[in-house]
Amino acid sequence: MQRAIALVDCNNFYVSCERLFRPDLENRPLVILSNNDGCVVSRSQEVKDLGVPMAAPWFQLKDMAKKHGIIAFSSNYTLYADISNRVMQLLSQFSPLQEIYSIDECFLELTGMNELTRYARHMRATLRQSIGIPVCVGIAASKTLAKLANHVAKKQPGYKGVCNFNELPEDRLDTLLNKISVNEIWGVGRRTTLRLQEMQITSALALKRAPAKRIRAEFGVVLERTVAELNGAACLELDEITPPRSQIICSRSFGVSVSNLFELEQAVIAYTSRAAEKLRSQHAMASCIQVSLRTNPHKPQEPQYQSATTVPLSAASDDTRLLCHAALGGLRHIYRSGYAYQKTGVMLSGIVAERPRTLFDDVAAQEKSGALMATLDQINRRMGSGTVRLLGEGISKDWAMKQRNMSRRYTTKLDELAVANA
DNA sequence: TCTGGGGTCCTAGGACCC
DNA sequence: TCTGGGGTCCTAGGACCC
Repeated sequence: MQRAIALVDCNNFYVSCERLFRPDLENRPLVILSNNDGCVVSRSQEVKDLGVPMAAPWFQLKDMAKKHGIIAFSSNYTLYADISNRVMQLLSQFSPLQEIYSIDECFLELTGMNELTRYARHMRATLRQSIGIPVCVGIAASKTLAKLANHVAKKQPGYKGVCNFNELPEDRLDTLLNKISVNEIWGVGRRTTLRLQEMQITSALALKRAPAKRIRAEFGVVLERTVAELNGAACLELDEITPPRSQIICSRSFGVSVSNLFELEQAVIAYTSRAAEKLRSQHAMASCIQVSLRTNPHKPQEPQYQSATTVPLSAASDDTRLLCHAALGGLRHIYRSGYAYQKTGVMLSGIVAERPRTLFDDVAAQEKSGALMATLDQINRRMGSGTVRLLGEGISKDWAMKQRNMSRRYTTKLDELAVANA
């Protein structure tokens, strides 16, 4: 039986989320910016048509934005995460097996089902009607091909948002693959594209036909698998449950550069608190915490410095206070005065499901810590993130991110609900 | 003025062991 | 003169993804 895997991908996801609550922005050029309003991370079709590339720095686009009336929003991840959950929940009803691959896309196992193209159209229409988010669907015999089918569904209006490679005869599929540049393939990035081009492999079809052994020798097992997948052999299985993270990162650029240790300490405490919260949400403990620090590499005229250090904990823990203590020790170790820092971050690693018991455990203290952290998380979940936090984070937070154009959290905050005017 | 944040996987090389 | 062959574990760095 032929394998059938669908890749469902939301169109311009963040832009579509904003438009749900601002229908007046339909058909208008709209971008969503990264943290600190730095780069463009989501573009409406109108903006793509103007030639604005992904990840373009916003400050370079100001003139163009004025000329064409481009509207910019700061990113509102609370809103996007909530809409994403609704989309994924609805899509899960269309297949016994779903892998949520990212905030805006998922794979669905459809092997053995009939009339897949029609089924996918129905799926698309249901999402549009009940949530309002537009999606495209690609169907094929492997994940890599499903990604390409989705690409075709997005780029070629003739397919009306659904492209099923499995129903195309081999020669028509190859004609399509011949027109797709090799860098559009999942797993082929900038560096690999350049090296493939030197070998005259420039299209998806050329890579499909490349000798697997040679690809293996030149590029390694990952790209060899890609070649097999392009030939319709599914090497990558669907992962239904997301495995617990093996590392948890929280790092952010500052709104303004920071030189003094005191403010860096505030940021490190804030990021460690956030990382510890994520850690507890997956019921895990960390045995190491890494702290990193760097100046702004985009300002080469200023003195540059970057460093990182990993601090092992005496025992794995999920206690914000212990993790902060370790992180601050690391920060003081790598901190040098006289630099304008742009970014700091923490990374939790050595993540284990439960702390191994030792002879020296202070069980009472552990239970107390667990109860305190559980209460903290509960309050912050109910009353909003950051309601209760360590004082060391600081109150004024002069270093915090810039988010000038943030939309409201329409779906998760009572006082930010959409208002209907009679 | 102004350039994201959070992940994964693979590989190479060093240290160490028998 | 001559200097093994594997295996494991760890880390750093590269490449890629969204």
